[in-house]
Amino acid sequence: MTEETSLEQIVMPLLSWYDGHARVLPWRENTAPYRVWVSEIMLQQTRVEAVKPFFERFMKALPDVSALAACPEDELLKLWEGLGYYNRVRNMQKAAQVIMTEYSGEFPADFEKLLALPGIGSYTAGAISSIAFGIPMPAVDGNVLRVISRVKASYEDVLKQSVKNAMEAEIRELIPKERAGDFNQALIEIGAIVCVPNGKAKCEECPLAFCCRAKAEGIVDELPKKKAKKGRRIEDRTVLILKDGDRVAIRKRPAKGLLAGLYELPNLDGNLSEQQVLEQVKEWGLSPLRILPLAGAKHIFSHVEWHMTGYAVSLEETDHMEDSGFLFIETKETESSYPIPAAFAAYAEYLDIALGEEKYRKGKEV
DNA sequence: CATGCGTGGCT
DNA sequence: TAGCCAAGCAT
Repeated sequence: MTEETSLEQIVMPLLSWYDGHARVLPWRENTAPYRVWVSEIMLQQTRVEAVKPFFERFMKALPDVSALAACPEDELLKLWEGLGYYNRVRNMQKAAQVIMTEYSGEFPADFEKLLALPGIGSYTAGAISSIAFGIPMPAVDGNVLRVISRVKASYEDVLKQSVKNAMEAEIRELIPKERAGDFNQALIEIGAIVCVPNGKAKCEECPLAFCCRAKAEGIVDELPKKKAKKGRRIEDRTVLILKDGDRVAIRKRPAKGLLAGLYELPNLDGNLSEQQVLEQVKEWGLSPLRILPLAGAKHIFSHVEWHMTGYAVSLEETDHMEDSGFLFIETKETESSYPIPAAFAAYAEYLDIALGEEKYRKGKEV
């Protein structure tokens, strides 16, 4: 049986390294709880470079908890459009409303109270607690799991909750009372820029190399161990650009499930033929004039893959088009004001397609 | 504990 | 190209 690595020895080297290597990031300008919170939610499962522009724009539009709590849903989702995992921002607004009503608009400086807010789990509660309030609680994310697994040469599956719980308990005992936030961020930072995955760890510049068992044993690239994910299911869909002059049909998605509350182009289950599409359009009470098949497209979500086929259909203008259940919106307004997920990007390209005008001669008469 | 929930960059 | 993955949380 091999000995347990004492993690005590990583604390001082880690802090010293962080003092000289912490990246300059927009959300590190100051550690106001609201800023820490917004950045931590955005960073969940999302790359730092992707977050930067979203963070700046979000803070400008909604500078405090009060503004977030009161923001109309469509505006809120528009600010998040392109970041993905949209429940993050919906939960964030719910939490903002709780903070307004239960805590007079001030973040509670209390790990358990933070943990109880919608969208805040143990990692985020630890991050806000330590970074914004100096509370010595751990913030164990994927970076930390990787770094510590390597230092300890542990082959335990880091995706298991039990393994994460054990690591949180272990790290909790290490946190220096005076620098809780810096310690947590240093551990994350090491994982983000030195102890990186995919066979590219920069051990030669790592302040923990002196005590890293994975490095000593030459197994850095084997860790952390993660159980293989399940494959994605494939769904065939048919996406439609339904055009009435300069307006295009969109609709709001249901409040729960995939892309909840966002707007979408009309779309149907299966890869349908022109005839099937025309029948469906008529069933919606609309009158198709011309139809044009569009290039196929694929969109990959985390757990499902859409294999799409598309058609542009021009419609005769009638006075009961809204009976179809769709909104008919000017294409310019569609792009500026309605949150439409990236899944539809390949077909949103065709929003301004002209089918009805003679000069284009596009599409088949129906 | 397993699964649902986005997106875009990199290999 | 297809797969992997990046500062998780809710159910």
